[in-house]
Amino acid sequence: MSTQSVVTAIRVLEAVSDNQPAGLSELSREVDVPKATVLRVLRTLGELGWVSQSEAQAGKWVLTNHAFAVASRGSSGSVIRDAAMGPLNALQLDTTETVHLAVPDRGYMLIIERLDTPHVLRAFLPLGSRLPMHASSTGMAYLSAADEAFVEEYLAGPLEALTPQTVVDPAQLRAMIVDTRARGYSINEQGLSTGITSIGVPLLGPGGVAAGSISISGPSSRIVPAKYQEYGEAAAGTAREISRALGAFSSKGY
Amino acid sequence: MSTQSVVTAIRVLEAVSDNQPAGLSELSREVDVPKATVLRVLRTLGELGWVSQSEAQAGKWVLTNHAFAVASRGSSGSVIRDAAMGPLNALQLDTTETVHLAVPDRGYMLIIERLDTPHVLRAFLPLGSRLPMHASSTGMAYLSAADEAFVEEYLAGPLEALTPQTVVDPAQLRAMIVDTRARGYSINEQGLSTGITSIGVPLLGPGGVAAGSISISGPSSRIVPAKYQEYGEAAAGTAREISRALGAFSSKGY
DNA sequence: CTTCTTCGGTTCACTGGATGAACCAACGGT
DNA sequence: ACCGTTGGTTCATCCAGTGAACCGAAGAAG
Repeated sequence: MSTQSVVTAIRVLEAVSDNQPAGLSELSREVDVPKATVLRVLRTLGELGWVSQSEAQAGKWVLTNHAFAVASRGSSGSVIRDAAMGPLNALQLDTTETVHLAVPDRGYMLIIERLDTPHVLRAFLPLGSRLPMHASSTGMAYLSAADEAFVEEYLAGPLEALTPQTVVDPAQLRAMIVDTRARGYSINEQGLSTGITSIGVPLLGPGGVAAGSISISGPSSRIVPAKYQEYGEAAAGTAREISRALGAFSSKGY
Repeated sequence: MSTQSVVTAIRVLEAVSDNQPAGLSELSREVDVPKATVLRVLRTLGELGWVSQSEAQAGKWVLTNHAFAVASRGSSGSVIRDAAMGPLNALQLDTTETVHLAVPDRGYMLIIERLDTPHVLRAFLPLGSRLPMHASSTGMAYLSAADEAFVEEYLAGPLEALTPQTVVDPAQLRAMIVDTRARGYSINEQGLSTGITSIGVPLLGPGGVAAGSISISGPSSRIVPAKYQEYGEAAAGTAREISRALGAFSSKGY
């Protein structure tokens, strides 16, 4: 609409992020903007320290760590992260499975922290991954604590199926949310990725509003139904601890 | 120089990141650009999902998690982070002190990961902090593994003293780098922050080039000289493990 | 209550910065 | 030698970005 050069710049930045060592023509195609413009933007972003030419392959562009610095300094995730790391670490050691910390990002759950299991067979989600809410345990956990309006708006949008097991029916999802509330934790059986099961619990921030969620994930062969309750309760305890640190239960909400 | 609207946009973005809930006038002053322009940029960045109005305080702008998503997906830090988390976790448990993972960012060390000590008295550096290389153990460790040209260039620049104990004399720093190489780990006694001592070790990437560093930090009352060797060797072992995972020692460098 | 200042946000005429088609030279495959 | 690709450059056109001046509202000071 307006400031379209800024739009181009940001889109180029995101394109670089998504295609890592990205070539000029490649980016030009991706963003659908002439090479000349893309190159000029890249140079500008370069001067600002956000991108640079790859040392390994000349002509290829990569994100610098500076982008990470700016982003991590700002995002609301950092305060959650600080409150969560300790308890999360303990949870990982208790369960010996991979645990994730996720916060909402435009209808998706963004993985901002991950502690791995020592097992060789493990769930693997790179940091920065964005998961559809209806297809992840973190997402369903978040929805179970979010306000009704948000949930309805989300369910009204298009719901993609990532695996044959992904639930995309709004009515069914609503029922699952109710179950999650009653149970205290959400369960996702291969709805995100075949062979992976995970258990999620919401985190509450000041005033008790949903702020994010945590999850325990692993191969469906290890995370079997018989363990759901144990893991669910462990995660719920951890979440309560984190939420308290975030000020969810303080008297005035301040 | 060119694409100055992009420059403004990025500067506004960084200003928002630094001043967190930032007001319009405040940002306008900070970036030295008329309010109208700043507002237009903020709206554009808003449409792109990078910033949004704070819910708590109307009119105040904050970074969204989306920025974090883009940045963390891209930066070279992520591959290091993945390789480092496991060993780092073990190091934290062994030493019971706070451990940091840092990567270079324009002459500074950028803290991209932190695992806290359970102790109440602890070193505290928020994620995303940028530390001068000469004033931090991570920085000196990195310099000890960086190539000579980089070191000289860094030492030629202005070196700020953060505490009375900060070493800013290039000759002395050069000597400390040599010591670090011989010893295998760097030592920073209150050079970054009064009362904090830390031990650093460099990480090597493919081809054996310096890629980042790790450190053990804590109050100078706990991290006493008698512990230097123990901690230094523990950290060096961890670093070797991480460097190996990064492919530092693989035959061909590929 | 009246001032005075600051806030977030809006308006609009002007112009210089952004645009993109057309252009290189270089590389790799056939 | 041919072809298609790459990263990168040039430059005339024109519209998007700029910024001074403006507005109403909210505090603070008197």
